[in-house]
Amino acid sequence: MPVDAWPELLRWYDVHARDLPWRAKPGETPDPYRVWLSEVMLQQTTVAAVRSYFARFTERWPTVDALAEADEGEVMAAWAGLGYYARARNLVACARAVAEEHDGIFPDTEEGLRALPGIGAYTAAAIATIAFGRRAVVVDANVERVVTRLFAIETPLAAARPEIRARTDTITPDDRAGDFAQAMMDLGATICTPRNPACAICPLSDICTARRRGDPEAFPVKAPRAARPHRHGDAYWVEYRGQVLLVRRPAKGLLGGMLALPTGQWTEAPPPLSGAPIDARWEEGGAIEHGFTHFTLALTLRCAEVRDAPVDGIWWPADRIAEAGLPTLFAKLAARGLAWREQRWKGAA
DNA sequence: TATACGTGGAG
DNA sequence: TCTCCAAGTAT
Repeated sequence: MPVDAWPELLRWYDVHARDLPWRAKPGETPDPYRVWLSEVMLQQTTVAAVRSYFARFTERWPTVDALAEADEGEVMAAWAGLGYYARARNLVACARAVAEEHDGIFPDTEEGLRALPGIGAYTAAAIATIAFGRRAVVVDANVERVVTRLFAIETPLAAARPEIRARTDTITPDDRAGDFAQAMMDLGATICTPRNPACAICPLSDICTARRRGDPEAFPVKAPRAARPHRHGDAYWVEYRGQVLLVRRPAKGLLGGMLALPTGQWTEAPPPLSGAPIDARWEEGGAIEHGFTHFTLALTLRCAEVRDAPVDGIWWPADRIAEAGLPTLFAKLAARGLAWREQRWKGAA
């Protein structure tokens, strides 16, 4: 067991803390709304990806009450491109719960926070300690990496979590617990990185077991991951008087609650024209590849212009499709649709 | 406990 | 090109 890690770590943090827009500067009081919003955005998402979204959200919805009153579809559209869209739905649900059940004041305990939509063990602990100064054991992927290295924990990750949590508890101080948590995460993000960790400049190198053993990259130990299956399918670009047919995807499941182009089934073998939303003479408008966490997808875009009364759905001006708030997969396809459209104009001229 | 759930950047 | 990975949560 290493000596206490926190004095060295906090000294390092005082000098090297990252300057992040959601972080209160020394002497400032943290805003729980901004802490919460940033923590949700940062779930499985890089700081670089979050920055612009955080700026737009706080500009447009400066308080939890403002967000609680927002139209859910507009929030989903504003989240488009950030991924894991259940977060956006839970964001609205959480804001409304805080506004309506807590008078617009975030609970200041882990237990109270944990009861809100989209707030799990990590986020509850992070908000409780960063926004409210409570001592909490904060364990994210950074902390898992730092702690498994510090103690050379050989157990593979899922099974190691109780031990990681217990070890983190032993090194978490009573004072400045929020700074300690953020310092651990900054350390993991900038020094104790997954590959090529910068042990030479690490404030904890003297007490790090993996460093002493010379194999920090061996931690954390992870189980081998299964191969991602590959799926195929069709998507449809239907135009009617300059407008494109969009659908709202079901609330749950992949890209749940997001606007999208109509699609057919996604299967292991390429299915010809499944799920066309309307009867039309389809022209091929190109294809895209897209990688999800658990499978890759090849979609072929089928394009047509219809002159009859259109089917029910959301008809969006084609030349303003970029403003619809499509998730990245469909934004890629929409770019192909616009190209198809341009090509037709040229052909007609 | 295991799986579903996005995306873009790094090496 | 391709694999890994990022301030996880819900079920």
